[in-house]
Amino acid sequence: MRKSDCQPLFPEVVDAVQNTMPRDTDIEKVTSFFKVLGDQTRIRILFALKEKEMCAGDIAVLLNMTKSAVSHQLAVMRNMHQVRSRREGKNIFYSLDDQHIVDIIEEALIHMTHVDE
Amino acid sequence: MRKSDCQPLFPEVVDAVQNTMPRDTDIEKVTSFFKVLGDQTRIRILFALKEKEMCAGDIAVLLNMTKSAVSHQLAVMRNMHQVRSRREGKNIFYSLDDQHIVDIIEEALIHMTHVDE
DNA sequence: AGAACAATTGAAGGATTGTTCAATTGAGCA
DNA sequence: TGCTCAATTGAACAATCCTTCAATTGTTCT
Repeated sequence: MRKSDCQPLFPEVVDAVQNTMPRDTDIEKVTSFFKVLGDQTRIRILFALKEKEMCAGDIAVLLNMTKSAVSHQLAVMRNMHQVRSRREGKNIFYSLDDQHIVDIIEEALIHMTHVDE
Repeated sequence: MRKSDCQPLFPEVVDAVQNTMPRDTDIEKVTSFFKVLGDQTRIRILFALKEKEMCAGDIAVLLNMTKSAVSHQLAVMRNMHQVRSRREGKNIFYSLDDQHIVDIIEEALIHMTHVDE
């Protein structure tokens, strides 16, 4: 079946909604933002950094993972500006890049525990 | 290299953070919630339903996708209680299950456009 | 009952993703 | 310089995910 050669049932609805849709670039931004949050390892890291700045090795100990796996995910989050890094000698300390992230996660937590099911 | 036989650099930090970490079940809930939001098709659907309730076929027209693809994603979002459905004759109308979702997405949008880069 | 239509469902295929392993970078110190 | 340690990086593999295709369900109408 082709994508959508069929007629809409409510063309006026489709039209009205069409005009309110955000720009593609904004959709992409939001999507990739949430994609980063959709992973247990990364969410755990954010919960940790919400409390204290930490270096990669200690995060690995905390989560019982390899330094490599943690480092890969930290890179992903740094690209998304969710996390920032600061070198101090041999150690690199990570912290939240923006407190706003925590608010979003907290809201989601509230939402989920509220739905409960 | 094994998971984490190496000593933490700051055991007191690891310990302190350890005690603040949410329960595994909560982590899973939040993660799977965000995972659903981390897809362009699903985000587009949410933006659409934020405006008006729509039936699956019209969503397909709006997004220029097959009904099947849209239906699969709607099922995912229904399982996550982000979307609810209501049958009326041959049509099934979808709407947001919880206005809260929109708040979270809007916050993310603000965050992203603020970061900008 | 049978045709037409909206929508769902399951299986399959290709693309994306997260972890592992090995090698490398960068900093401190003997 | 050479050694050690923290951390990053790239390649590879397994697992997960999204769309497509074909078949099916559920409803209305004749």
